Amino acid sequence: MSLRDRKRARTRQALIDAAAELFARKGYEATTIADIAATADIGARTFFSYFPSKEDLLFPEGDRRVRIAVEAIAHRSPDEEPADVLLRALSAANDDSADLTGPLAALRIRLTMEVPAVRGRALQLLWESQREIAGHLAAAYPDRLTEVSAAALVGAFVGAVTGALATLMRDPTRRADPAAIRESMQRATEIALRPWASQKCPGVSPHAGQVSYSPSHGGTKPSSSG
Amino acid sequence: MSLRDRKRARTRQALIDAAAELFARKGYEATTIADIAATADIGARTFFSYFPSKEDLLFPEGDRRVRIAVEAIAHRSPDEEPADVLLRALSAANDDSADLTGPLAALRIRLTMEVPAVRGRALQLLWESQREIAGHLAAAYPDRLTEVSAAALVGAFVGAVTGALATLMRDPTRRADPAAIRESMQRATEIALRPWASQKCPGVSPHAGQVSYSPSHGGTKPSSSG
DNA sequence: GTGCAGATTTGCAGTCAGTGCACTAAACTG
DNA sequence: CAGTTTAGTGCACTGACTGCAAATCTGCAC
Repeated sequence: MSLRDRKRARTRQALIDAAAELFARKGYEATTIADIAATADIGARTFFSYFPSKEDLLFPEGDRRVRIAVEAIAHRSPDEEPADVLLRALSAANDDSADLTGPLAALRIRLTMEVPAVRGRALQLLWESQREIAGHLAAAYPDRLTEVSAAALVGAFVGAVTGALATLMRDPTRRADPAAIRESMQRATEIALRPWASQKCPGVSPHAGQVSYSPSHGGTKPSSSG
Repeated sequence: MSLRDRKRARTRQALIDAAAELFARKGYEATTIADIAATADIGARTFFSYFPSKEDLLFPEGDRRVRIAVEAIAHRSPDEEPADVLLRALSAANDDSADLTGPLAALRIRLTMEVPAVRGRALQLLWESQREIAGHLAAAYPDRLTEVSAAALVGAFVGAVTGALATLMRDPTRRADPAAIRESMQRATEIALRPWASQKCPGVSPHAGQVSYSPSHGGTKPSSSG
């Protein structure tokens, strides 16, 4: 790694750290790009040679998980079912905790829930990920999936899991509970893929044998939506 | 309806028409809000008392479909399965063609595919719709669904259908074919909900009895994703 | 019709994200 | 060291969007 590359990586990280600190202290919208650049000690104009927008700063390595999933699809075994491959690919992407650590982790989750602009960017990235994964899955099973049915399959899975997780994250008492998160993902997976998958999701919950989506614990009373 | 309301509705429509014409002629990004306001013959500042942003102009009545779906959930019959209610609700919302007609219809679809800012807004609206519908569905079945499992169910369905439709829309030869659209929706519905639903989607395709998501016609070869 | 209250329209000035351009400075190559 | 490439920066600009305050219009009561 050349000096140039090292410097660049250092500046990039300085921007992320500066932004994390400012977002946490002043809030996302009250923090300007000029603020971030000044804190990281670079010119404001230079910010845009590191990140295309303020939102993208919150999702560095946004394509890392997609790369992992695509790789997992490529390494399928010959007799694996499409849904099983998808399950394995997305589990692998999810187990990669590279973007779940660091000063941005909790901040990203909070801002994604609270700030519309951030949520919009997150949804866009998710959408593009879905598209790419569906394309690779369809290519992997040319005689079993069309592009459309692959997109439906991936959409069902991703939609179920993100819907479940986003709802769970709104519950202050369970949002930080790894067991609750794992169980929700497991249930969402069953809802979306169970009839098609032959193997279980890694980290299976105690309710593995239960097919119904009836609640097994007293969930919080629905408050409709605010 | 008072004079005031009539005037306001007229101005609102004039803005939509002006924007549709300008977007079609000059493109979305090349059209400024000042352009739109000038064409509709109002002050630029006034634009923002009609629409909160340029993107929202493309989605007037964005909550209409949600209202229809929520109403359908409210009018469930006592013995209806949750998935059946969801299916009926979303079919009803989809059959409502109020926002599928007018000068904005085709334009909205094209711009949603082509312009990132528009796609971002569309995804946000979709996300909020999902949330609201899931909340009502969970409230309708307090002892069978938690908020989380309802969100997973809705997410699976919406994710499958939007994934399928978005992919279909990228195929120039089939994007305008109502039969292809209906079939894709039917297949996506089966992938997402089949094990849970007891009744079929209205407007069922000829393949109703077929469970596999294997292609029945030679789909276009996947080109991965650009 | 007169007049008041509330809503609408509008201009103005300002903030902020983001871009194109031209120029300087630094790092790599031989 | 000389030449090439790439990064950093200031400047001027566009365009979305906001707050404010003045002007205008509508609804309604009298």
